[in-house]
Amino acid sequence: MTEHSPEPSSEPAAHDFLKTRLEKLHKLAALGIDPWGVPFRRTHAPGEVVNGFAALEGKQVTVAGRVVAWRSHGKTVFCDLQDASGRLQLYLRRDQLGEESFGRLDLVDLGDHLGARGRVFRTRAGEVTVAVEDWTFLGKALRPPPEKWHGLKDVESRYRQRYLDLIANARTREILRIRSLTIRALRQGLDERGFLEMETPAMSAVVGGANARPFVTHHNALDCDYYLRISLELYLKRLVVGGFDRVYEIGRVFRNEGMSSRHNPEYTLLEFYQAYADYQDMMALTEELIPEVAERVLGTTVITYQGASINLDPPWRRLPLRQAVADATGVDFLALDHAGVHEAAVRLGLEPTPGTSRAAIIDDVMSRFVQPQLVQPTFLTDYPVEISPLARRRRDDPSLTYRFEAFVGGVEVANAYSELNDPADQRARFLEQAARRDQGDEEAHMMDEDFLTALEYGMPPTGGEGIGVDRLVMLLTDAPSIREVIPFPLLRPRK
RNA sequence: GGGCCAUUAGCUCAACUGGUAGAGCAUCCGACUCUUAAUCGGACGGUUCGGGGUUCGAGUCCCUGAUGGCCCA
Repeated sequence: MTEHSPEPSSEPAAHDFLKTRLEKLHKLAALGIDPWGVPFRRTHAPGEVVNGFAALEGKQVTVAGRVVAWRSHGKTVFCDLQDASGRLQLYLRRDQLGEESFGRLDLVDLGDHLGARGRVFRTRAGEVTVAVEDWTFLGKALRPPPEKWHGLKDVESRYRQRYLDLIANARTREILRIRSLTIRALRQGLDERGFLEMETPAMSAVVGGANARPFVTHHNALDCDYYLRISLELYLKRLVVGGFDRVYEIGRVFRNEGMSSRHNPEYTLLEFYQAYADYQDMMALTEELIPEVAERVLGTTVITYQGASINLDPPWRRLPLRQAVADATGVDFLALDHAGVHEAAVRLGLEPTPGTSRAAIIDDVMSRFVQPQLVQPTFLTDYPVEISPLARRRRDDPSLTYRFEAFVGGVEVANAYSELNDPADQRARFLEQAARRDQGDEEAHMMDEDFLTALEYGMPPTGGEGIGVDRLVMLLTDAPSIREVIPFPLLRPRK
């Protein structure tokens, strides 16, 4: 057993703390005690004992957890066990445990996992506590946990060694818990509305559905390059063509682009598609679903994000993109031609690179001057067709589309449209994108012949939407950075 | 990709204009039968992120590299 024990692998010449902990490990072996634990059945998690005290007082419980605090008083010891459910105090007395069992406590270190059986009571100070009658090792810690009071603050360590962050910081535990509940609530909301969850390829020879550079990988047996998906859209719409009239997927997408407090190269996207619906229906669904999720996860539809109080209740504000940009800048960009747009953007202090399209510049202006002001939930509608190659054209103005983006707390959380189901128009849009690719725009869409073929078999009018799950979690947890809500955000490898 | 900032003991942080690297927690030894950031006494612990330079002398100044954070593109 012990010869399989992890030796101080990465560390130079075992630190003192490592050495003394290894010595304790060897002492345990000499006593015939397995420091890695025996089959153990707990009756309660630490938090359950604390929360269920009224019913448990005076009763026997068997608990387990990590030792996170140790207060020794000679012939008694108080120690705190912690797991994700909470923290529970143990009270260990020599006269209760006996000489031998109490003596073995010398071999316990902060960070160890212990199991204990005893009676639940409340101390004079009011702390719910288990008076231990018997205890056992469940897993030795060879390294010390982070500092008990200040915790682990170093941002890099928190991300690289998230397990330490989780041990030390309750806030991190709470954020990741809310992330899980959020995904569950989204799934629940869509399931209840008759959507079917589907799984589409994460690797394929052609990717699309977004303006982004994909990651490339290689399949050896087929000797063929594949891309990692950048969205879920084109496959989900194929499923709609196939007759599934309400589908969704919650999945990881990968975008080979810059990183920021709002962008991680891999992130979680929810997309859903509803046949015989349009973007208006998607708006209605969004302003219903998001508050519903908040209610399920947080118990309220009023949240605080970065100091601002935000009411998620419907109806959300609706505003054409054109008007929003004009209000914010005093310039009616949509009335200008390419040169005029460029000139106006420059006057506002932007520096559009020469190849940038008219609509892309306007989108830029929007991100810079409009988006930060969209704190209360807002739908910006009617996006230009050039930056919406998969959206249906407006009948009253073919240069615009039936599309919206939803913003909350200045963060873009959703993007939706009435889906383009005219294969000829779709082909024209792809060709236009292909021309941009030829001009060196690596983020332009790829021609997807099979998707066009699918449309040629007939897709019903469909409303579709994507929601950035990580950004939604940011809002619900008041997290300033996407890295806070991703368990293991991408970092440069440590050499 | 550019600018700014950070990197000191296991963790959290100090160290004035360049002059002997410190504290708290953790660890180890000792005391203590209701403590809870337990307390009290003692001890151990450093490649000051790496490399180069200036200087009698560098954690501190200069150059360079690494990693991270924030802002910008």
